[in-house]
Amino acid sequence: MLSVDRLRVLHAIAAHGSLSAASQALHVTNSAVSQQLAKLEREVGQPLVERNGRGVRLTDAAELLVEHTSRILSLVHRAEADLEAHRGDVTGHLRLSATPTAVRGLLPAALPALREAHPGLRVELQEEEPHESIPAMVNGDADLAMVVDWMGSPLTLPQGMTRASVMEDVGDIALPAEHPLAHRELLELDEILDLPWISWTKGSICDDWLHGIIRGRGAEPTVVHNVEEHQTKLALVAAGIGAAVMPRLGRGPLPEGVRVVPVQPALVRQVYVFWRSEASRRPAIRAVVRALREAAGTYTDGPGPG
Amino acid sequence: MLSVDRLRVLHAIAAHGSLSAASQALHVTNSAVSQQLAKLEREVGQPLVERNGRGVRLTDAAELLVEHTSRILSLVHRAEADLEAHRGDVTGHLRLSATPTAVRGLLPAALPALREAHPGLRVELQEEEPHESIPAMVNGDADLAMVVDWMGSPLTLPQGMTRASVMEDVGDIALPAEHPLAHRELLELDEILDLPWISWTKGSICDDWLHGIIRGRGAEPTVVHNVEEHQTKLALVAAGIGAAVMPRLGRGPLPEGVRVVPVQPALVRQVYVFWRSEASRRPAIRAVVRALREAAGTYTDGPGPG
DNA sequence: TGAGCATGTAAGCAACTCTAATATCCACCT
DNA sequence: AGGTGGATATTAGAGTTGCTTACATGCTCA
Repeated sequence: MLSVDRLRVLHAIAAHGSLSAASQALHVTNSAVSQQLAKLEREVGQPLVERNGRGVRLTDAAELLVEHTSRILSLVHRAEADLEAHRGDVTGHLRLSATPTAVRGLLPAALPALREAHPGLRVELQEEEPHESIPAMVNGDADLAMVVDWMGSPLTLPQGMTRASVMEDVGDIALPAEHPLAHRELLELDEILDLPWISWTKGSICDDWLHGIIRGRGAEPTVVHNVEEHQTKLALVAAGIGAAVMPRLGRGPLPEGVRVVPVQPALVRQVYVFWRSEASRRPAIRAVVRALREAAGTYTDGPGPG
Repeated sequence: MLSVDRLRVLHAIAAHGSLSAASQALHVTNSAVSQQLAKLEREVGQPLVERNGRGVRLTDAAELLVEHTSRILSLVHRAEADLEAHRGDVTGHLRLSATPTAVRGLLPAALPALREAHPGLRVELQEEEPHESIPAMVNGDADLAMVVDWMGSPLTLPQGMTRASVMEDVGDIALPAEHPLAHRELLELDEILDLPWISWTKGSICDDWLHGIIRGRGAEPTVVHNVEEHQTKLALVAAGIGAAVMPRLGRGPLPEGVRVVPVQPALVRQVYVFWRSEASRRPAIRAVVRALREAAGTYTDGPGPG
């Protein structure tokens, strides 16, 4: 009988494209992967990889096996989830990969509530950008990911993932207090296209999105700075250097000299979580999703833009 | 991640009803099974068996796991079969469980042909009655079984098996040469209901079937002897002690003083093979089935009742 | 209450799988 | 051409796992 452990190694090689990438994903040395692969080849009596330049290429037989292995591993995960669901109580260890603003905005409320309700559950948090969360989920390095989707630039999730919405977040415009628009109740998007912008890190999806919004209105954005931290952005705005988009979620107190004003049409982003579909019945997943939604509820029930 | 090897142990316990039966089926000591089970229980964090008198009873959680494990193991077998099919050549090791008359009638032709056509294939033959073949197939101790079904008393195969017909065999009536009916060309079934019968071993499906046929005509069979070997039956017939049903398949030469006469309606039995459905694509299975059918073809093309 | 059968435990041994170090291979660059 | 970096392959040895043997425990039936 084929060893499922060895099949898992082959599966990782296929998923990551090379022995060394697979060995990293499996947290073993390349030697271990190479040996397991060689043993599997001996067992099935046919070659599974061909050396191809500096790397390897899977043979047809290997592709066949990988396809079956996906189904097998999926069933094993399903069995684990069903078992946990049968047990019913929320315990164990769940690895959460979450985007920074969502961490700041929701987890200070959600984590203590979870700790209170389910003392047996250990949530391990990894703060990551969405483009890091997705491979982490694929590789099995995380069990649940919380990401944001700016309107108009949706993330595409890999197959076999299930998503659930947590909340809608809205971005307002942060302006220097002395700016003529800073004391308006509501701005029109077309009014602010020509402002000098302080954007997110270059190449981040948030930066791309800002460009997309403004170009969609037929203008070219003037980005004067690209920074990562919200507090840095606010400091630059306070210094009168430019305007910035400020999500309400996880915003924190505003420094002197900065005002935020809503804009119309609203700059909406979706905060949502996703997990491997096989894990849908895990009570731990359900509990964390519920806690995040509750935290989102108390958040949006609270003060509006300030 | 759950270990599939351990799940297999649990599956065997469920299939055989006790740790010790499982250990026999898996060809390990009961200690090994006990240890693997204990480890699995630790891994899943819930009890899987409850001591119940001298044996054990599976918990709900265990039943759940066993259900998933069946699917998982089935997929693994499927993967192996597909892999062999992809390779295409007929090699390896196939365990055939076959009913004695079929062995005698078909395998002397089929095995040399297989050996000729596929030198890489090793067929391991186990001569068994159908009621032994079925559990052997379920336990995975055999890969292919050849059995017979007397008309009117069909075997019921376990789920997940695929069957293929090999041939129809016909039973004639063996009579002492001096018997008044012995020189007829054809007998009517109703003419022979009252003969003294030499039947198969008491309780065998063949014996049951003989009773069924005669009772179905409203008579009560007179069984004067129950024997296992065909040659013994023929010797008793030659001694004038009674009549016997003699299948044509694997009949061999008749002793002096015995004549066989066909009967109408014919006493038909189906010879067929079955295998686990996951193995349907195994070239080895296909090759053996083909060889058996060819052997059956040359057989029925040959001399009729003699 | 003891015989018989079944599960559970402990110690030792064999097999397996990993790591570390090293060798080999190949594309790409100069 | 020759060197370099990125990748796979090979070896020996260490650590872990899982099996067996032997014995202990628990339960039912007579």
